[in-house]
Amino acid sequence: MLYPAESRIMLAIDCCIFGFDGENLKILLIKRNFNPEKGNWSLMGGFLRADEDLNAGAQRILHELTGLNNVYMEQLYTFGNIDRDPVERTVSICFFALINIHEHDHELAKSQNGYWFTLGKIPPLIFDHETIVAKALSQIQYKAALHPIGFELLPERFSIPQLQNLYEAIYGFALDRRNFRRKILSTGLLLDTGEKNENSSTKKAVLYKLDQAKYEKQFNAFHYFMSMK
Amino acid sequence: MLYPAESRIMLAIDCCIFGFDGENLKILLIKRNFNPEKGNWSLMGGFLRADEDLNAGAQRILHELTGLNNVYMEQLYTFGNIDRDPVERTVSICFFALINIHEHDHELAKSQNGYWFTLGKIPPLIFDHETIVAKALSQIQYKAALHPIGFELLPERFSIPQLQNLYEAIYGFALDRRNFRRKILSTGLLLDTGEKNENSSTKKAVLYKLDQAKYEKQFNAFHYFMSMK
DNA sequence: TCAAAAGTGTTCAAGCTACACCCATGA
DNA sequence: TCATGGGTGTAGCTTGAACACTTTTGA
Repeated sequence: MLYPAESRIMLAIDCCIFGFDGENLKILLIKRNFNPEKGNWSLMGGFLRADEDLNAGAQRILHELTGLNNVYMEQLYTFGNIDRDPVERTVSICFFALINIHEHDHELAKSQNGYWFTLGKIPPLIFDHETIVAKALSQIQYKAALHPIGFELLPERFSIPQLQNLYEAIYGFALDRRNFRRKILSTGLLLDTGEKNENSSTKKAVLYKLDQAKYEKQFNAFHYFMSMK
Repeated sequence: MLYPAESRIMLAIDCCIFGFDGENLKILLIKRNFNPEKGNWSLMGGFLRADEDLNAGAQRILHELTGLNNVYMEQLYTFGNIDRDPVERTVSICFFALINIHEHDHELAKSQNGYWFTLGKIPPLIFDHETIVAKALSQIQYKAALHPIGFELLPERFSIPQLQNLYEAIYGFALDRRNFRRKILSTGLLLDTGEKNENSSTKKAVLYKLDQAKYEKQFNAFHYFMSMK
């Protein structure tokens, strides 16, 4: 038994891949060397295969461009307006990924025509991809305000000023150093590695790493309206 | 030009429809009188039509069961594991809707075999629908903790104790009356109608209504980690 | 020794928690 | 007049916001 045929629709997966270079929040886009819209910029994407789950498809597409596996990735939203793809109706299940920008396979990305763009300096994109990017950014801003996802964009060992730069890049405004530090340390998620950031040419900042156990346990913890017990 | 055929997949839309009867949070399920899984319980759903946007499809499906239009509804998540539907691979774009349980078309719901179940007393559901319901509930708990969505489940005029009952039903534990009232009133979202709840057989509670302008303006306002300017 | 970034403490205001008594209503 | 649920105020504590000076480092 099968369902009636008329409802079968093209299913795409698109990925908003974010990275942080220490100063700006960036997104990885590709210049298409294939049709449709050859020569124009788009998110990395592809069609869902018949034999793969949604997350597997998203990880595959991310891997094809970055060489990375086991990356932080979340389903963002499904876009499906009837005319969003002029070739044929295509519903796109969109994900966003947070990667350590220094760890991905630069050669691979280059071979796929992948380039990093700073948010706010993004070229025109095909289809509704600008809408998707806007939604992804707003989701990251939302989620990072409540949950410790920022660490996914940093190296394993990082300083508190690095983390603060990241937050400032995500939200686009400056934060108070003393309050930021107190807030972050009060979560208890950071472990002092005893090492210092040797790259600095001024005072070297202490490097921390995530307390993985606490991170996983506390990840979803959080409440606000709720604390009115 | 069209895309290659192999990626066309069945696309369903499923709706978690929530209501509140004054005491319990409830969900509207249907006893299927059609195949597959005839005689078993499921969410209300249907296939996406070639000529409708996703939201339109969701509103159509909601309308078919409740007779309602212009209901609060959000895209929840897209479920697409390859074996989630034994008939044929089907990706389901899921929505949740919050309705005023007293306003829907009871006859229509009945004619579609729709019945309300209290959360926690839900029968076994087909496919992965139990997962979907769990995700929807968790999303409502999450969102209601941060944004004023609870009002969507109440009549236009409602008392603060009614609202408190709703919150207690959503989270499953009791709240302090005085603190709850102060918190809710401090949002400035409520307007005193001057009327009282005539249904009560004890002291009649004052009825409020939403300040629509403020509601729309403040809906997305909210921050937590963020308030560390 | 200077410039640049890291690190540290305190004070004030606002908001949250906990908690007990009186009021209105209908039976 | 009693039982039920609605309505109110305060004190203590926690948390967030604002803010300035000292330390480390390499040029």
